[in-house]
Amino acid sequence: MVSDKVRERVLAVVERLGYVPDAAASALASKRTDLIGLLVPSLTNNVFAEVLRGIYDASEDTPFNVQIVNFRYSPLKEEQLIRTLLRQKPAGLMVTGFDQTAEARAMLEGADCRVVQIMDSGDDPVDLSIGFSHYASAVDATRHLLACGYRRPAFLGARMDPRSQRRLAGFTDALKETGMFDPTRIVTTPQSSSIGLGTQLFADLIARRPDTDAIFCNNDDLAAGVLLEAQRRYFDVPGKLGVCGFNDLEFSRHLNPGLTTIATPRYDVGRRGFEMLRTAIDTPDEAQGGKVDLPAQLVERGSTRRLDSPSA
Amino acid sequence: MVSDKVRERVLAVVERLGYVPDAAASALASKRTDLIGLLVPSLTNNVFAEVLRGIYDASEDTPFNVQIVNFRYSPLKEEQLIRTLLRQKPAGLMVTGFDQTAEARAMLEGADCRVVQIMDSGDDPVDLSIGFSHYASAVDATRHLLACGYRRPAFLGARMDPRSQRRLAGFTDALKETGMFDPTRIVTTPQSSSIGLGTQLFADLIARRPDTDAIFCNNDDLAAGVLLEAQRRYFDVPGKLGVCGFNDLEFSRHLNPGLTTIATPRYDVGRRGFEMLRTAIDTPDEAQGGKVDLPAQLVERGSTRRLDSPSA
DNA sequence: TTGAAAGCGTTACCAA
DNA sequence: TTGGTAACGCTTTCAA
Repeated sequence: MVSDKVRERVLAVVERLGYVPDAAASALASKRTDLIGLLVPSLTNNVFAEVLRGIYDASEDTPFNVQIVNFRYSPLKEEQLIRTLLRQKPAGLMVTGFDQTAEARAMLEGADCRVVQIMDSGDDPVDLSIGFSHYASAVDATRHLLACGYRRPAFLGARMDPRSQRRLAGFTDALKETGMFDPTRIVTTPQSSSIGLGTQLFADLIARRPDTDAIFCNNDDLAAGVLLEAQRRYFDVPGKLGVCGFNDLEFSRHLNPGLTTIATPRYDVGRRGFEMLRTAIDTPDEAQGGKVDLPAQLVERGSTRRLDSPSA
Repeated sequence: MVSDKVRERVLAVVERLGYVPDAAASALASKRTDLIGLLVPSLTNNVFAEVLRGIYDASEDTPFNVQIVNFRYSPLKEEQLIRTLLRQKPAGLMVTGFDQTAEARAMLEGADCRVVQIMDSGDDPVDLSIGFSHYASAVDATRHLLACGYRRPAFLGARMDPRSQRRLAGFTDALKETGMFDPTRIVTTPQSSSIGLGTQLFADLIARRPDTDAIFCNNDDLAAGVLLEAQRRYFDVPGKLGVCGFNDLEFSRHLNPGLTTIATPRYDVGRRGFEMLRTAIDTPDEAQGGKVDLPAQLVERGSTRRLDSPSA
């Protein structure tokens, strides 16, 4: 709304003085920011890399800036980080899962910005949500092992955050249905997941229950450890041991044999999660939330196979 | 500086009203923020996960908040993000490498906050720097292949950002020294690194130069692809083909055979980089920068071996 | 220890 | 179109 000559003159001075507008002053005066806060439990974890990719792709040409904060699977840290983010009056918040502390949940509900919960499926979102069912996916994976003819499946889990717990519940329930549940084949640890941990847990399990004929792993890292250690021990996979992972990370298809796993829609969660949030921010009138459930697909690869005669 | 009774009364009201201090107003009034901006080229890349772990460990009990932004290997995006970060008047900035655009470099030099450049070693840091030499590490890796007796080594590289270019230069120079340089054994692509890409590039290379007897890969992802594909093709690794990676990611030690690679000090870069920055912020009087070069170690595993009789 | 008041650098609004 | 002037919600300083 200024004449060209004035604009030119101003721009010249801006250049000469190296002027940069002050974000704090701008935020204070306008009562708005371009900040989208993103809370993730881990960045070491390959799982979130894809989610981030989706978010970046979606946010590329928007006026928003995504600020990632990592609460390292600590609910208290998460609570504290939500508080810090809220001080900045973000335009929106993306949080991982449904398992915040009561205090954190209250802050999210009271926040005067839109909130989207990602990576899980829950009954009662704070506002928006997009994710997939860890429980149902684990049921699918377990039923697949049974359909292949494996009869003594085990569960390997690390860290056991709430989503991992739901996967274990899915495994357990699917087995109980058929009367094949054996709690002594469940191995979990609070340590954080890694390939190395997978090899260890596998060694422990096999030493203790050598007749185990299938393993559902909490995630692909663990499963890769199992597969690689099985290879070193000349185990016949999938003939004598079926292995199924969770997530479908990039390496999973390249292992020998390829890893059967649950392909979780991480990219879409990130991309569509951001888009939902953006839409909600842009149309504040329609204040109602929205809950999106994405499918997670079982991908059958060489680490499981229909056995001709069940090993039972 | 208030009496207990007043403090109590205030805190009660704070609680009742759900008061949260406004970060923008605070920043504006105090002319300070608790923000440390961290610019990384990728988060998909496992490489930065360790750096982040180091930074988080170092920042845990400090008043600072680390804000990660991802410029996706785009120097222009990096420049733009530096500008956005600077608007926020950060307490400090951590940037990846030495290869910013001239404009970006100028902004960093003009910034009225401390800056640390991480992950590389360069002559002329903006302020602080901590990293390791990609060139020297690649020379080490290449010499190791030669010392093993491999005589026709190839280079596989993806994305080829500036640090990858320096690795290629190290490879090239180490070979030229011994008169063994063969440019037709260099395969690079602008695509981003992945295990799948490693298998592809390996297939291309072997089809074109079947007598190749060693491969130095730009990073462990590519190397893992080579190893896994070599396994499928029943290549004798390390007997007929030596493979060396770069970075020493977690999976590398667990592959069969284990991957010989350069262990880069990523955790330390993150941890010490943050500490250097913090120290510099706290003692503004000593305005001089500091340059730290960390060693990167060759880790010999099963994918290379001293050959009894060189294959030449 | 408390209270009052003057900025901080923008945005938003109104009058010219 | 332009210029002027209140906010915005803190921190800082100074006086009481």
